Amino acid sequence: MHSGNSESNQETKRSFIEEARRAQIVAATIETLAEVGYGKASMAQIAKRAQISPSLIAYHFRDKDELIFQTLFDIARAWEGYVEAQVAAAATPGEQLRNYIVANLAYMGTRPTQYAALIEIMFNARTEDGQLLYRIDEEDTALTLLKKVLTRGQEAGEFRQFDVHHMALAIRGAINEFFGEMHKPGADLEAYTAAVVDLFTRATARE
Amino acid sequence: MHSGNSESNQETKRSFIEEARRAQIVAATIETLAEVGYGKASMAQIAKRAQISPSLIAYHFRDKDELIFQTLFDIARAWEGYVEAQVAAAATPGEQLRNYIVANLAYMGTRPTQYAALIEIMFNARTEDGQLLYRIDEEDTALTLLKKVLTRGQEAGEFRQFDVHHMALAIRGAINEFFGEMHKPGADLEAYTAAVVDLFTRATARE
Amino acid sequence: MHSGNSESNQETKRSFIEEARRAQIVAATIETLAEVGYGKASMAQIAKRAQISPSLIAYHFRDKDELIFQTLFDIARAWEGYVEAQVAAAATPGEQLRNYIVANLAYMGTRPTQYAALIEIMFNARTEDGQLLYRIDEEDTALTLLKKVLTRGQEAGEFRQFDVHHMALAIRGAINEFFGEMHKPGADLEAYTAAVVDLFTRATARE
Amino acid sequence: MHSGNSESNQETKRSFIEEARRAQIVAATIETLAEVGYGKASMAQIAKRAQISPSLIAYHFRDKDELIFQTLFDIARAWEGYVEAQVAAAATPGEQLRNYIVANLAYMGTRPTQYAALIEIMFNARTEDGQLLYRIDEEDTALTLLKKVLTRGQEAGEFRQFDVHHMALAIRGAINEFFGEMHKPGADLEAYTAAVVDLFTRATARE
DNA sequence: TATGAATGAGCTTTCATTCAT
DNA sequence: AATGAATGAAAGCTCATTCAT
Repeated sequence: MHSGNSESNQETKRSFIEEARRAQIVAATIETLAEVGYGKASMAQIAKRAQISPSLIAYHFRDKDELIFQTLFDIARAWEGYVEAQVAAAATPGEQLRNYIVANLAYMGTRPTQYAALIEIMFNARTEDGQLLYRIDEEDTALTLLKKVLTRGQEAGEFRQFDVHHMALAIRGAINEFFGEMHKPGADLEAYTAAVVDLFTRATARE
Repeated sequence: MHSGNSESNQETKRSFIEEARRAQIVAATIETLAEVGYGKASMAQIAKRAQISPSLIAYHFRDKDELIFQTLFDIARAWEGYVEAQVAAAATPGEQLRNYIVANLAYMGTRPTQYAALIEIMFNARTEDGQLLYRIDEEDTALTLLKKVLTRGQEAGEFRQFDVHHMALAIRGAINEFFGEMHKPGADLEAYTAAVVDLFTRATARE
Repeated sequence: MHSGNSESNQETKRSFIEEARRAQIVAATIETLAEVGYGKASMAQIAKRAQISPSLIAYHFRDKDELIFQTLFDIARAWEGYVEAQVAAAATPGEQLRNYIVANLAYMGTRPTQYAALIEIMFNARTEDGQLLYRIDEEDTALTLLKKVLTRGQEAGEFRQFDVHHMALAIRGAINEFFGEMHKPGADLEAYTAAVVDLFTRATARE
Repeated sequence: MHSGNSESNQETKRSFIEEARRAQIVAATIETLAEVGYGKASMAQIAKRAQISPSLIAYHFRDKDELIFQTLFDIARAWEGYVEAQVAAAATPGEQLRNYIVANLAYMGTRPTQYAALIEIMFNARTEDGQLLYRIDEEDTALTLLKKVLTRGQEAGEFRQFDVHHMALAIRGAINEFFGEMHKPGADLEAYTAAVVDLFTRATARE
């Protein structure tokens, strides 16, 4: 993976048609990743789903790394936008925590394809030095947001004292774990959401 | 992936030297998976790490699928063996839950290479019909064990009433989430372990 | 071997340049088969003779089976076209039989490379279930044509009564047998042609 | 293929057990060739059918070429022995010709596996300089025998004058052609034998 | 802007053969 | 006499990428 951010590094403004093509290709990439997995998501497969020639991808993206990175970036932005809006709609930290969990799981249930593509990239794409993305020492926006909610709750005296970073990780883990479960017969997203909300409400409650 | 279990399907007894080679190759596979990831873990890469010829792998394993499956099998068996022993050493459900969490995170900290290889296989290997392993509708031994502990705790009146399956998933998620974190500077396994134990002790406590 | 007919199965029209390349590759395949035999006629060998990269063959043909089938198809079509024209040029069944034999042997003498390639494919290529091509229960065009000539000769009273299928097989056998002979020093195509024509003229003559 | 004759070139007498093993391996080779064809008749496949280790073949035969040559030699010798005996049993050249045809086709019908193996070797095995076996300028015993019969028939005034070599080739071609036919449903070996005998009786008859 | 043509690197797998036991 | 262990070469095939049009 190249390290640059495709938004900040771009040298020239992109035309409307160029942006449209890029978006189309990113959409096809998401679809392909979810369908066949990272290992078999070849340029040819992506191009087939976008109904374009493989070399058109090469024309719009420097290389496969840039395409993958752009895809990751687009998915993450949309995701975070949704979650942030839901959290912002709540008044108290307790309600914000609830909304955070609900929003994440709802989004997972609504956009399983995007989530699957995200997983594929996170667990496979590597930086040039072989470093996996999920191991990079940079906190994603969504975790930062969650930590803010927890800190605010503690400051407001609504939550007990606990290590905010660790609690945030545990919440995220509980949310993410449901992705594998979701595809199994009998899985119940709403019940799981309720269970997780209840669980962390108890775990964060003032004693 | 072939569906067979390498233990039950084997047609002939394997010689001592054969078993030693297989173990060596599996070890090299784990190392390779952790180092370069599933996509680049080619026979050639594995052979290089084992310091043997690539065709010797073909000699000892029918195909790459068998090698990957054997690797998964070996990792899972060792893992489960350790966790089960730790849980069995505890008396009450509460202590068993604590030991389960502690054992899992301790093992993760002690054998990060094995854990990384496990992740690589789980998130990339697919059955012949393209199904991902972690989505297969079969519960792994470790989750089953955790659910037993939780159920016993409820029956003993030590835990409150909650959906056992969902609570188990959340616990597993909280544990697994630490794997990415672990590699970042400043990560504190013991503190996270304590936090998770505390968290789920509160979440499962009788009201 | 795939079962499909490369003419009828093609999904898209092929460009001029594509057709030219395919023809070039088929020509190189014929050359290679004649020179080194089916077993050693690898993609690399064929590519070397076509002076292109081996992967260009993969670009123009789905797999080796398609290439071999196309080669067989092209050879057979050219062959049959020539023989049919020569037979059609004769008036009586007797002359048609003579022309059939003459045309076949003349073609063999003129295009020994194509004939050799045909032999290599017929005696080596197999369908997916392992069936050899020359054992498949389908009569080739050339044998059907010969049987028509013989039947017409009997109906016209020019030939005696005999089993048409068996007589046709014997004629074909006599023709084909010369291929091995042809390469030996002292072989005389014209004399053999005359001998075979004479032989079967006598064998089919009204008593 | 090495050029030497394994009988004349042998450096040491072979023990009884050695001969038995060689015969067993040759038998397995015939079976394998008939079943899977020359291209897939690997040492491993042959060894599997002989129920021995592949390296035992290497122990008894210098290399694959020697094995193939020995197999060809054994098949040819058995074949020729049978045909010669049948021809010797006839009194007149006419009866000898009939017996030659009958014996060949009968043997083909009785030992289709041996015949298939013979075909596989003849059309695939090559000398070191790439020369195909059936193109080598050496007449096989069976053709020589046939030519003797024909010559004797002409000398005895029983056959008309014709080119003996060419007539012999035509007869052989007619016989060999039936091998492909034989495997098709409805094939009638006896009827074909009668047809060929009749055909060449007429073709060789004094005018 | 878009594509088809072309390539080299790398993949898994098969194979004849060698060697120590 | 017989075998299992091991290897290098070569096979067919996939892929990201480049280039001329």
